[in-house]
Amino acid sequence: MTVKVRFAPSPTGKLHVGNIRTALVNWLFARSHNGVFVLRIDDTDLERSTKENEDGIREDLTWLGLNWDETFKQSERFDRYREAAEGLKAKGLLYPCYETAEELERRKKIALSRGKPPVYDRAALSLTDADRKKLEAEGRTPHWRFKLSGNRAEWVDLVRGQQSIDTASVSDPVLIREDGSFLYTMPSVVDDVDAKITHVIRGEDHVTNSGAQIEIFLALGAQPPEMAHMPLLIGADGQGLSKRLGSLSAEQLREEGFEPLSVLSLLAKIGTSDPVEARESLQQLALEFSFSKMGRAPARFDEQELANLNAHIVHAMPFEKVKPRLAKLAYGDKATPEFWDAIRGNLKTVADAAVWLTVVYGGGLTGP
RNA sequence: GGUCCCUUCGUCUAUCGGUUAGGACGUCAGGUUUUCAACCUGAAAAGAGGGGUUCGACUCCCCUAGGGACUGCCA
Repeated sequence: MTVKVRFAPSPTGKLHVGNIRTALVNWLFARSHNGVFVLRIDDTDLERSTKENEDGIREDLTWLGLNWDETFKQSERFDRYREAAEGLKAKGLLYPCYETAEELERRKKIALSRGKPPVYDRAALSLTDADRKKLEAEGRTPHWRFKLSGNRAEWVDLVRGQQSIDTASVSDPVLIREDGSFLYTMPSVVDDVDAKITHVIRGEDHVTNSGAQIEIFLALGAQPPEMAHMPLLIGADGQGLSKRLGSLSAEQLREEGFEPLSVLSLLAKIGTSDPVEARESLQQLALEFSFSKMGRAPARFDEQELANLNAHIVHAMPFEKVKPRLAKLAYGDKATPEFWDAIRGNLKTVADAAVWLTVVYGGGLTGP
């Protein structure tokens, strides 16, 4: 069976280092198995998704060299999701709930203050037809929850090993909002089934989701794909990445002059048993890729380490390769192989060469 | 509050009960180099804490501490 994976970012923001790592690992896994890499745009949240972000994601992936074989958007497939939802309703696995967000919030706080797990109590399950009619007559429209089995969802995770999620300790996930729009949970499964995705590779923030989604796969009559949940990235200070690294976007890295391969090498190697070293190509990284090398502890992303790798790559770069790029810099057309050899050892990025070019040719040495 | 995961040099890690605890990056010192980078040689540098189990524990078990994640009508 051909390996087929997908990278499914939501265009509600820019691609940041965490996303890039997920995209990269999916890409590496696909390429190392002669598989197919799908780019899926998860834009079920029409409010927050923008065309700019979507274009940005494609642009960033292209800059990094993470080319995709197929691509589609979830917003093009709402009919298909509705169909799947009807199927679940018919099986009694998708049920209407009428609590308001405020009510749910209040109940959660009460449960928490009593030291109880804030799990949805399934009150809506015991509503009669008459109850529902009455609520709807009051002007309430339902949101729909998937009825979890209450059993343990189990799978052998490619990086975490044997996994077991107790679905009784998780709230029945809302699949359809009050306004009728879909949350990502079910569309993602429907897409994975339809696209025949063989491996779902994502961050470990999704493990609990996977428990629920495995049940949705089964409910849809499909075999769940293989799962791989990677440890998340943390900052150089050892704290969670969200705030600090969340701002470290691909766009920003590109503007700061980092080579795609230094970003890629670092993200492919941290948290693995391979030495963190720059690699000359994405193909080489694919050759060396294996889930068995991946650890289970959070991986530390250090910008200083990225700078070091980048400097290494720049220092090793032959003139022929940088010549066209130098040409775009101030006085870059005056650069010669000798000049490049003389300065490259001092550079952090290729763009830094502009400073030297300006000093040498731009009048820095031609004073009175 | 609950659930799950994690904890070896500064960093990423190896070790699947017995090792001088190994490697890589970084750091430092020499060498080479007109200089810098690169390269070569060398050095410093680690098992979170406490209990067990065992002839023997970094490795297995428990507790504590610390870190990460989830617990959304976000993805």
